[in-house]
Amino acid sequence: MLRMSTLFLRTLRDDPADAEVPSHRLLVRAGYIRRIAAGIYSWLPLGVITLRNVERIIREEMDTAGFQEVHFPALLPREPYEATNRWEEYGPSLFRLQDRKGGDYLLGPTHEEMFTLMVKGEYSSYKDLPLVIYQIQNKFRDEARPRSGIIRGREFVMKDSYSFDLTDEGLDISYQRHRDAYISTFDRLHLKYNIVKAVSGAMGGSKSEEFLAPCDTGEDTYVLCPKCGFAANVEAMVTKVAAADASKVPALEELDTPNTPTIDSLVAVLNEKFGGGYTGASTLKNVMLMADNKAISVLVPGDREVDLKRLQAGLPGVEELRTFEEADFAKFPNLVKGYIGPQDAEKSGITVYADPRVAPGTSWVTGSNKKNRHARNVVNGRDFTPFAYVEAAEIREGDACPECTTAVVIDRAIEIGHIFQLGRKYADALGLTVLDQNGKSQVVTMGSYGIGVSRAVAAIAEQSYDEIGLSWPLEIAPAKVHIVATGKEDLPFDTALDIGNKLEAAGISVMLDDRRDPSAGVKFKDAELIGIPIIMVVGKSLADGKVELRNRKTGEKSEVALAEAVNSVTALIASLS
RNA sequence: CGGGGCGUAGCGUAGUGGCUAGCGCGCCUGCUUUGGGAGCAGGAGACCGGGAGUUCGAAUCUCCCCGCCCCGACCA
Repeated sequence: MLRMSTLFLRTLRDDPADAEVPSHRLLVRAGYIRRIAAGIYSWLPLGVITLRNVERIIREEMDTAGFQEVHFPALLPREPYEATNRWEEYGPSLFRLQDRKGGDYLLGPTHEEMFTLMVKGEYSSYKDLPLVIYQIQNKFRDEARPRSGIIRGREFVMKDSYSFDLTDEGLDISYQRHRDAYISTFDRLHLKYNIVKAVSGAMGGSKSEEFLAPCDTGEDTYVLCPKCGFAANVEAMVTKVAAADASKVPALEELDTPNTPTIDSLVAVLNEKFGGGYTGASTLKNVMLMADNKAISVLVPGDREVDLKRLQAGLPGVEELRTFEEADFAKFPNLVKGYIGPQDAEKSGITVYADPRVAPGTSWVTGSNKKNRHARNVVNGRDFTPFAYVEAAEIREGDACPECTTAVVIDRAIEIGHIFQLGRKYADALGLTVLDQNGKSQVVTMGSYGIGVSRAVAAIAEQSYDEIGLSWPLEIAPAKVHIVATGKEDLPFDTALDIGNKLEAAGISVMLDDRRDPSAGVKFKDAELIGIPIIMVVGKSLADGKVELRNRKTGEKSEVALAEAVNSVTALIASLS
């Protein structure tokens, strides 16, 4: 039983000045966590219990799924990360340090290498596969900008699992098993979430999905279809535009368009010239970019910006992508800034990519590569041909769902889980092979699956607080019942302790506010701030042989006979679970 | 890393050159109080982020450094 008279806890009356998002503000105020440095937090008793509850649920679900727990050190030698090139690739986000002999070490940001090597050390036959192992452990990433309390920290708790299979089909099965396990895990954590298609990014591999918990303070933006449920990371959103019939479009016509280097100015001139009907969407924007120091042009409708993250996701292998600077324009004198068109880009040695919105057969107004000249009726496939199509334009609310064409909504969320098929990248780099049925050596294929454990605590808080404090789901809260004893006599305190003991004997965890000094009001405020789902008040109504039960979330109150206190709590718990 | 804001007691803050750095919360002692962050009285707690400088005098002005928060870039 947690007894507040001795519990190591101090709640704060004022919001901490350095906390803005609700989870951070309330977890600090209610005495769960304290900041140590940017993105680094200590956990006080209430916080530790809550974090352990989340861990326990995750661990139970992983074990139920048949995954086996292992544990690695956080302090790791350089060599394995050298083998996969990540000692370099991870850049400044990696915490590096040296031992007394000058040897290089790191604090693990993620453990693909270690897991791969562990399996390599133990297994060498296809008969041992499939295998799934996991750990719950602290990760270290020197984030450029830690933020939002424990939502994005530099040290955080993560559950990471890895699957090992001989075949791609096996990997699909392992992936699906993990997906199922995550669904039951997040359901038990009482998190609202969407499973969202993601791009695999730098980790390589084919299939990838994120579990996103919607909340206003989330840092991930994703697209959701309200009709068919399609959900995708902005990077993974695809655009479907059918090819147009351009057979009736008149021939390309060059126009005098002085002083129209911007889309807005061009549209104004067009409407003046041709009596209206033109919008930014009628024009074709040629955005010049440097992709690993190679000049490319990307075509998007004039009313849309290029989303560099989306574009980069669609250009595998490209590491540095940036827009043209003055110096770059100087290298391509054929490019007339403000009047660029795709018609003779090839002559300039520029590779042209088009967003799918610039579909074959569509007709556009665009630059004609001459100062103060544009062209209309410029048809894709007739007057220019893109080298390739790539998702480049920004996504907007109202864009068509790729599955059912319904207008999508854009929402914010916290990424609480990520599952993806790694493939053979790490096994290849570290030489993880097994012998197959024919005695032939085969590289193992892997999957990687992560849950942000400490982040999940924040995400749950973000989804369940109100204006007076936290409000945890039953299984997450530091206790199931918070008994508040009030008054100055011994009776309510003795009675409260007695009920507490009975509840604990019945397997129901209890926090007891047995402080004698604070007034009832202080205790009520603290109880509401701390957020245990059931609050029992033992005080005034004791004179009538009753205690009061309150539902923290709904605010409902009821009085029950003292003799029925334990049964009533049991019933209330049953109704809450 | 770019832009913005900030740093005074455990927490929230006042104090733009001049007396012993002020207030609220919290903490300690006593008395009164005890169902919605009680009252009175007394008390402890601050090298004002650090360093250098300007000045008769610096929390306050200048420079450098450090740290924190927010927006953006970044984020397996």
